Amino acid sequence: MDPSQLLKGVLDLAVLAVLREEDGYGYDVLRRLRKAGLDDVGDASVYGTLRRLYNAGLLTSYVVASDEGPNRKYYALNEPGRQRFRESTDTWNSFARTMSELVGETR
Amino acid sequence: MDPSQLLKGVLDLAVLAVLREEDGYGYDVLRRLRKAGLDDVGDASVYGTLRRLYNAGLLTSYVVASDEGPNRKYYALNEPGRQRFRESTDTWNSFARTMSELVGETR
DNA sequence: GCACGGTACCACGCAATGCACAGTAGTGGA
DNA sequence: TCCACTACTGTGCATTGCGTGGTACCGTGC
Repeated sequence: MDPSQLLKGVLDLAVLAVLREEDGYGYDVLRRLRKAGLDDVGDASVYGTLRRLYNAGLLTSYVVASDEGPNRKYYALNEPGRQRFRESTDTWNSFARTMSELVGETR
Repeated sequence: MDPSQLLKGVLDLAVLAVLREEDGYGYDVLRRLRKAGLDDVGDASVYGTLRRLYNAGLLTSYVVASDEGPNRKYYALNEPGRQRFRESTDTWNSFARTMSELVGETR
């Protein structure tokens, strides 16, 4: 099974999850996701997802200068974003439970 | 979150899971998946997935006449299919655990 | 000074896949 | 006769993750 397909529709949730605790910029979100275990996430996927969530009105954004490189575009969850996070988490948990039962959970 | 996107790459596993226990034909697999909790699976998705798995050499197929309607095309797991099921299950479990930790498991 | 690697972001186009929709066809009941 | 249910197929679309390449800034080592 190609792990990249598993991310479909879940990367949104993953990004919201890491932003939920602390604002972050693209490159940072990428690192945090990989550290969390999503080793194969592509950078373009993360930037794309951030833009998508921003355009959907779930994130706010502000630019901060850095002395270690180019400017950083920070993203932060707003209220709709937090709500979406809660909803998506519920959807995910329910879906994951269904799938685990289907394949026969052996935990 | 659109639940349909969650199925991406997982429908294969779900179909393998229901066929693992008993051979089935498309319409039947569809009903079994919906009964298992995947309420929104489209019929075309299931037929398409069955064809894809068959073309990938993971399923065998045979036709059986029915007295309640048209002929039924049964599918069955073969050895590669069973192996794929085991691999995909591992991938899924690992992925699901990672995601659950990310969103903060509240079980 | 300059090449190089790490940081940071973006645009373009592709590929996979679930789905809607339409079509074909058999069976049986109102 | 019409309709609902069963059963399968084909076409085309939308979403979305990713590969690739490009821009640009910074510090280090030569």
